[in-house]
Amino acid sequence: MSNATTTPPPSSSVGDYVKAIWELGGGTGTASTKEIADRLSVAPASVTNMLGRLRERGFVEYERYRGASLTEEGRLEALRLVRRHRLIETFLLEHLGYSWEDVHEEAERLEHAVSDNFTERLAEMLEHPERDPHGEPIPKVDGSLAPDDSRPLVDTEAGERVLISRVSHGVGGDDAPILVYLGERGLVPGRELVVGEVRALDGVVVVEDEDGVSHALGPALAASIFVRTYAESAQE
Amino acid sequence: MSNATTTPPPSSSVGDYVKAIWELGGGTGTASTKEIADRLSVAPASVTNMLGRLRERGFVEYERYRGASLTEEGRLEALRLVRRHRLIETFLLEHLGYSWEDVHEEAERLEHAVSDNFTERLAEMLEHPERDPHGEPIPKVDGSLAPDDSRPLVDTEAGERVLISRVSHGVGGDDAPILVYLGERGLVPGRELVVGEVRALDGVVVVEDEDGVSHALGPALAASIFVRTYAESAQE
DNA sequence: TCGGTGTTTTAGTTTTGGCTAAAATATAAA
DNA sequence: TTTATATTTTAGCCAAAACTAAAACACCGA
Repeated sequence: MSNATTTPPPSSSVGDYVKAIWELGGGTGTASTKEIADRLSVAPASVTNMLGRLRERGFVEYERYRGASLTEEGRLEALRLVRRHRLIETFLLEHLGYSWEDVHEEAERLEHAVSDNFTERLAEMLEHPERDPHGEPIPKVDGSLAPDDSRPLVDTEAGERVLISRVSHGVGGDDAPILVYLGERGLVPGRELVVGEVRALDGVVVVEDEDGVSHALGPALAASIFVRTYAESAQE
Repeated sequence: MSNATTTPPPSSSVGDYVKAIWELGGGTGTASTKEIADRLSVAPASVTNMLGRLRERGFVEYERYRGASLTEEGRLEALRLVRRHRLIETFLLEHLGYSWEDVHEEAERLEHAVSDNFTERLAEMLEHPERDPHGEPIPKVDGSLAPDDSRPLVDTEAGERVLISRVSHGVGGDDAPILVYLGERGLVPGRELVVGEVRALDGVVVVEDEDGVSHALGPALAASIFVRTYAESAQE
């Protein structure tokens, strides 16, 4: 009806797999059976099975023992889901008052239920955001995705002035606590930081925020924060 | 997690059946296999099958050839779905600019995907509406439902001053065109009417709206409009 | 090159919720 | 009361997507 494609709507499972493969880098490279199985909390045998199906449907290129990569069609399908997911997350956080730790799970279910029509109306209501609250770029309708110009905090040097670009929510894994911790301290996308010290020894990074507050971040935290060099650039 | 019940969430099919039975009057009376099959566009044999399952789960009382009725648990499950459905419809119409004809289908899919948490946050955002845009009462969290004090337009008499209470969207059937027609003419819940003529002969009802415009409504239209006697009552 | 370890596939089941065709039952009409 | 029609159930089947257990394969280190 309001579906962009004419073909029957892929089942939610298909979408989960395609998205997982994309997130694992299968858009450009290749994703292994085990990686996919782990990501989806599913037995490896189930993945093998599904990859066969996805190949039939033209979503992946796949030869046994060889790993899977997305076809152009699969890539677009994945990006369609990612667009939905990120728009829904934005809505949940900004309009329904969801907390960071609840948002992902809810969006994961909703992204399979909403129509393209819903998605685009939502985008309009949100005034076509370019990034979600995590700072992740939101794919456009045509499947284009803003290039990622960020690097992990550990790759910065003392004295650098940077902007938090995104906070990874290491999908699949349950690192909601990290998001909560960072959120409570205002270490969220858009925040400006000055790097104080990057200690190779124990992976601790010390930063100072806009309010002059200093934060010592251990390896796990520092790896979750992605920044880009500060410039009067387009953050929209 | 945020589910009110501790039991595993019923699959979307279970919900569809329970809701269908409720809408067919199985909350108080009984719903037949065929009625349910027609409503859900499913083969009668499938219904028989599912009714067995629903009985196991404690949602319905059912004996073969005898029709099905909801248990208290089933009734609450149905009302939970109905609450979701009507809140979602309200959101789609008021906030996403959906049209009357699109709203039902989208809500039908979404109501199975959203959590109780989502539902209640949405209710809050909508300021806890008591009725949806069709004028249907929205069940409260505890499963209570405002009594229906309305009657079909055909049961009125000439000269009566009435308020449109709700516009039935005869579920399952595709009478979206009726909703569109009425919507375009402002014949929506909350509108005040004066009954001009109720012609038993051909089922036509003539009414005059607040702007003095007269409408001649055939049987199908007149049966879709439910009204209540006008009084300075609580329409919230 | 040969093992061994870990990954992947195959084979065979399970569950859920559909389907059709045929048999059984109920209901209404004669 | 008997018969015709409509409804409901039974029986057997299918597809999707998951599972386990066992076999096949890949790759790394010696």
